[in-house]
Amino acid sequence: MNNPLRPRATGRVTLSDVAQLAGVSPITVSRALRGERAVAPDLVAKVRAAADTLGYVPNPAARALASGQSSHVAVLIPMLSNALFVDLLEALQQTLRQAGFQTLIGITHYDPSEEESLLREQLLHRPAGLIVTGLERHDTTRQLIAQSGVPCVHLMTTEAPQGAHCVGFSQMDAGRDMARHLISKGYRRIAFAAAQLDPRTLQRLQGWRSALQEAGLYDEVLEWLNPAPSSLGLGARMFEQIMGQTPPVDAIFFCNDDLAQGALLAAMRTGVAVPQRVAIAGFNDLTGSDQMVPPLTTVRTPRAEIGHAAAQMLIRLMQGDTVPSEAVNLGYALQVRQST
Amino acid sequence: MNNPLRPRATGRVTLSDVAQLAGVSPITVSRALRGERAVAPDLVAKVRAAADTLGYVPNPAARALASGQSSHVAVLIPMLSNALFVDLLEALQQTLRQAGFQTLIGITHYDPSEEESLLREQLLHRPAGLIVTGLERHDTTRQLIAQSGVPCVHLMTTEAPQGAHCVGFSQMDAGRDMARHLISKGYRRIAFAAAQLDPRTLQRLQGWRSALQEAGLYDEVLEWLNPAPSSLGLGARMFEQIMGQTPPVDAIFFCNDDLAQGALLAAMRTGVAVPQRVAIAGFNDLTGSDQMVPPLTTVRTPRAEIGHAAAQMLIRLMQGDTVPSEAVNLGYALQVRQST
DNA sequence: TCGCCTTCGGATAGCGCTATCCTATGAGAA
DNA sequence: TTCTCATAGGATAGCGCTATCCGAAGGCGA
Repeated sequence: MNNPLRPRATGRVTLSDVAQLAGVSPITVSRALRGERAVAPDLVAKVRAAADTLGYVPNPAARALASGQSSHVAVLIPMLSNALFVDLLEALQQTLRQAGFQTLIGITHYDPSEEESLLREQLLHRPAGLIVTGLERHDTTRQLIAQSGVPCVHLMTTEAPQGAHCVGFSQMDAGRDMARHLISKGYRRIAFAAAQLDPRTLQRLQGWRSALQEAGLYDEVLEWLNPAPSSLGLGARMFEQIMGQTPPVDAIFFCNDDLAQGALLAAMRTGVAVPQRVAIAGFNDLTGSDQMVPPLTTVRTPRAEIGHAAAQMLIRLMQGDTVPSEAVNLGYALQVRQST
Repeated sequence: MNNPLRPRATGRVTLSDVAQLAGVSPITVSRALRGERAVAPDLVAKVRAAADTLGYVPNPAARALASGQSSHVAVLIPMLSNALFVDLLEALQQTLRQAGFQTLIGITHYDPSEEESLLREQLLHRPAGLIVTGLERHDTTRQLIAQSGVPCVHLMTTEAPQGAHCVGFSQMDAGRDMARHLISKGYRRIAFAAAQLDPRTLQRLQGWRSALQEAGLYDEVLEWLNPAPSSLGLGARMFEQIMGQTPPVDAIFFCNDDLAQGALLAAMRTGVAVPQRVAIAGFNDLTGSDQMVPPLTTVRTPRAEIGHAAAQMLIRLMQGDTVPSEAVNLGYALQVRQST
């Protein structure tokens, strides 16, 4: 029995209370507040006023149960210890929150199986939207996303296959441009040093390779790929390894700034002059790269912009708008400092 | 009409499906799976088997609506650009996830008003639990927490008032111990440099003050407090300011490692010998502090342990266990390296 | 003027679960 | 034996919202 005079069991203001005060039916309140179907303007105003008077706030659980969709957006990112993803996440969260969505974060640790299990958990909660990093994942994960019907945006990539929504920049172009910069500075034996070896790293590797090949400088002994997680300490160790190589390299392009920062510190510790003896370049322009001695040449990547753009795109998808599925390319900028 | 033969409207397996297969009533399935009330062991087994056969997964929205409580835990932390909170968050999330809780993150940017508005939003979703950082907040925020009745654990502090649940360590003791270490090394004009000025920073300041006072070395001109956000760049600027002071200081205790790292880099840039000309100490033992030149003396704080312990405590509170509200003190460890 | 179609408010019926009350059963006390 | 009471399964009634169907009202062409 829905006796409208009965005090609410939970003590909270419900739709029915608003409806009663506004003198309309509950469904009209629902429609007026959501703007889901045409409601006469004067009724909308009356409903709004009643809702404000009572301090009505919708119950997300009830909404989710009735509509089969929550106000949650699941975000799957590799890790938070790379400042890159922190910036991305903050931007995402800020934009999504303004649109009334809650962000649920899953950290995959670069592990596709972990990603899939996180995704399964998240899908149980019927998120309204999904944001994932990159395009590379298990086939089963891809199928899960497709079958779920949940709108999905892919971050940090522009190489979109059929119908995927992507926001990012071309990792390959960025890798190639940094390599070209080093070549133009006169360096000839330019090493590429990477850790973590996620797909975006490998795309940068491709770019570096193509630039070196077109300049006739490519040599596979210049590739240093370490699957361990990226860190300052690893950067230092890789720097020492690479410097032990003969013939010596005259520049090192690290695939992430933390490696490059570690290398700069190791250079300082061991008395190697940068960039005279060896040039060092990084990627992402993380905090502190401008403070290093010497300041680090790197690639500034538009993390915050990518986060905002991806969130906005997802919001439109969740509203049911059709969004062209072309990749949104937000570019990057070479940040040349004194280390090269 | 709840015709049990009708295919489920949403295509999902529901409690009733399990109940039908197990030959019991839906409520028995609910109880058997939750263990909420005594159910005969053979029935529990039958229900479990039926649930497994059908691949049943509970609908969180329905559960939340019916029980008035979700499986979400809201976590409010100041920021993610400090690696400290990233470690904390990962530990929290890992432990909570294993217990079946989803983590909702709110970033307060050290702003009590922002914290309150985030909290209000989160409380609408009726989280099962709440984790907040520190104890200092608006009175209205404190009341919101108390009135909500949601179990709450406070991170990174041990100075618990009546009945609050805390996990952390004594910031004041840590500050005092680092100051004592510097004094024991023979430094006499020891500056304290802080940014952000959150309550935990100020507790460290208290500890530093008490150590200097007991050694007769305290002088208020040694306090450098900057409300700007902590960063490497700011550390470098503060270092240069402090080094311009006369009479000169012989040691600087920075309240966070990023400031100290920036100072070490600035020292290197300007040719100031560390620790000969000035000793530098930090706090938190963040990534890279061991890689600096010279390696940074700092305080290792048990972030991951605090995260796990806080999550476990909250889980027990959410299960309705009574947990002694004494603060859990996980200590810290002076990490003496070559910068002091 | 009639019929058809569009517009918009409402009644109804769930979404899938749990809180609550009720009842059958059997153990143990009087 | 009778009564009490603890135990455990079930029936019932929502939790607060939205999807869906219905129908009244009004516009408009023929």
